[in-house]
Amino acid sequence: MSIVEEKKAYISSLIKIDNVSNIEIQESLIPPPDPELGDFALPCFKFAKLLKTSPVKIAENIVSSITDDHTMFDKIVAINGYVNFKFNIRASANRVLSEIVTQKSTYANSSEGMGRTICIDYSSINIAKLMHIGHLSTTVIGGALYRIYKKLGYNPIGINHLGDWGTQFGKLIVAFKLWGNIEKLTNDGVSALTEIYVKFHAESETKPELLDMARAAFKRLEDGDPESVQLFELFKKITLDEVNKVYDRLHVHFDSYNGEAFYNDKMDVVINELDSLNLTEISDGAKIVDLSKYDMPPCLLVRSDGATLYATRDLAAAYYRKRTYDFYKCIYVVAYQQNLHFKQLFKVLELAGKTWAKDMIHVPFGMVSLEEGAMSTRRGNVILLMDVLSKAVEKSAEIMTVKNPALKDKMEIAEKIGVGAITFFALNNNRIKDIVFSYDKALSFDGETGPYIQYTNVRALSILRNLGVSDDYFSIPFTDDELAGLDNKESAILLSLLEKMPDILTQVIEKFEPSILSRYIIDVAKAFNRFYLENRIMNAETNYRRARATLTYATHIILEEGLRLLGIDAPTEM
RNA sequence: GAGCCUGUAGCACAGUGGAUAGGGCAACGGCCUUCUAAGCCGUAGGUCGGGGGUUCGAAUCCCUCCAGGCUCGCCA
Repeated sequence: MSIVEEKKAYISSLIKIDNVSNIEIQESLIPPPDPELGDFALPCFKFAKLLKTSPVKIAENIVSSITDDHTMFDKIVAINGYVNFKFNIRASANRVLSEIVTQKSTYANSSEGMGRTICIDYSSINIAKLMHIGHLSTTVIGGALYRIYKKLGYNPIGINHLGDWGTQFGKLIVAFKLWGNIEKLTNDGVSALTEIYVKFHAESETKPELLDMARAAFKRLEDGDPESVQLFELFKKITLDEVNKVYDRLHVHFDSYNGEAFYNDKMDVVINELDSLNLTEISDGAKIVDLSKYDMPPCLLVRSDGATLYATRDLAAAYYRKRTYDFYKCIYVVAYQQNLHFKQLFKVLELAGKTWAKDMIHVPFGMVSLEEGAMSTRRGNVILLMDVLSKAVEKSAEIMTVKNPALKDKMEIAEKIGVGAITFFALNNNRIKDIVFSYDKALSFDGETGPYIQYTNVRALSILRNLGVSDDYFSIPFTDDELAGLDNKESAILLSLLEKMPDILTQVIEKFEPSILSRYIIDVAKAFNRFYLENRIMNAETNYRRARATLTYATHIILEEGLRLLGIDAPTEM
């Protein structure tokens, strides 16, 4: 049980309302609009009808009925039908600070996920294409969920479901044989592939026979022709080498790169099973699962020309993942354009009698477009992820030259700040919102941004460095005399935020929404900056110094761990 | 046409039943001889898309209309 949950349970244990359960009271507790009012409030309006008493009177009765000795509370007061509970900061400070300072980065760890495997399908890039800003959301959302699941004791499996199948690879093979060469491919990587791919499309406008050649080439690849397979493997290796550089910079990790090609020989068994369950039928020459009963268009499994489709491979992948990992949940971090696809997919699994269909979850996110419209590789208006990262790093290096010219290892720090700014930019809003990408917004380092959090952490670290104390300096409990150093509004707000970390992580997992964490660490950073401005720490009165330094240390731990979970490095200087 | 999503300050967003709707950017005015000013404080800015309903109480729930986005059988 987290500290916040314990506090709620304690409050509810003090209150007795006829015909109202303790659980109901706990769930009714809300944060008051102003922290000065208290930590928790109980609105009494909903009990009025039941008790045939006015809310104001009920609140007053609750307050007078509480026989607590008030060691835990500063005050319990009834105001306008609310009962406000304000915990004594001296009582909770020792508790929170000691948990954080002793557990350090393992604070808010949990074992709730023990023995539970979570498959997370994210990023899922196409072979022979470079990553652009459209890939940013899925990659960093998936990465954040992966780390948070791990922190909560789950066993996450990161899956990059590669787009490595389809006639486009026939086109690439033909194009490469006509215009490509190994040296250029080795030197230029994926952009050399893009170049010949674009050329193929241009040429095929006037020479339609190229398309027949591409189909034939893809057929040879399917049939396992050694030369074709070798070329394809080369394209794949070049693509992965290049995207892995981006993944390293973003700190995302995959346990499996099994993509479409991997499931090529695993679809027949699925189709046969659906056939034998009488779920399939032939419609216009294609094999479908009719879903009209569920107000959905049919799920297409086999095209009229015998080729399989996206849904077929996803079904095979779902079967394979359940068999291989026996997942507790299988999560797809895929753009909302595919809402219907996943709804159909999960329904087909349910119809096939898979009880685990309910554990399949689509986590959709919004589109990225440019100010001039939708991105299109063919029209050439794409913004490559590598370029965005490079520009961000460049800008943070420039800022450092002005603000902190004496800094050593400038480029190393600039990498952490620049990439962190981009990651935070992608994680800070509710994932369902569309994003119109602009360099101006992505490269903003002021206000609620990644660099702001990093900067706040650097401030805290700087104080701790200047103090020059060892770990046992932060030993707890503090005496009342020392805790008086935290007897101010800024400390109280900061402390109450720090104890919320475990509950925040639970919310992120419940809603598959990393922005809850990013907004939380913004709040922590903001609260620390106020505390820092209003209260001397190093030069505090001697009896105040240790408690304030410990609060600073605890804040640093939360900020650094919060950033790590989001996939953002925390530099020690900037 | 149908289904889903979005609509909150000039801009981009938090807030999904509770007290006076909040932070950021931009604007304006302050704060560096003391712990890193990528910071802090203040001012200004709101018919929470419109209308109706439910409720002691609605940005939040229901209905309806409007605007934008996505999707709707052989792409993924």
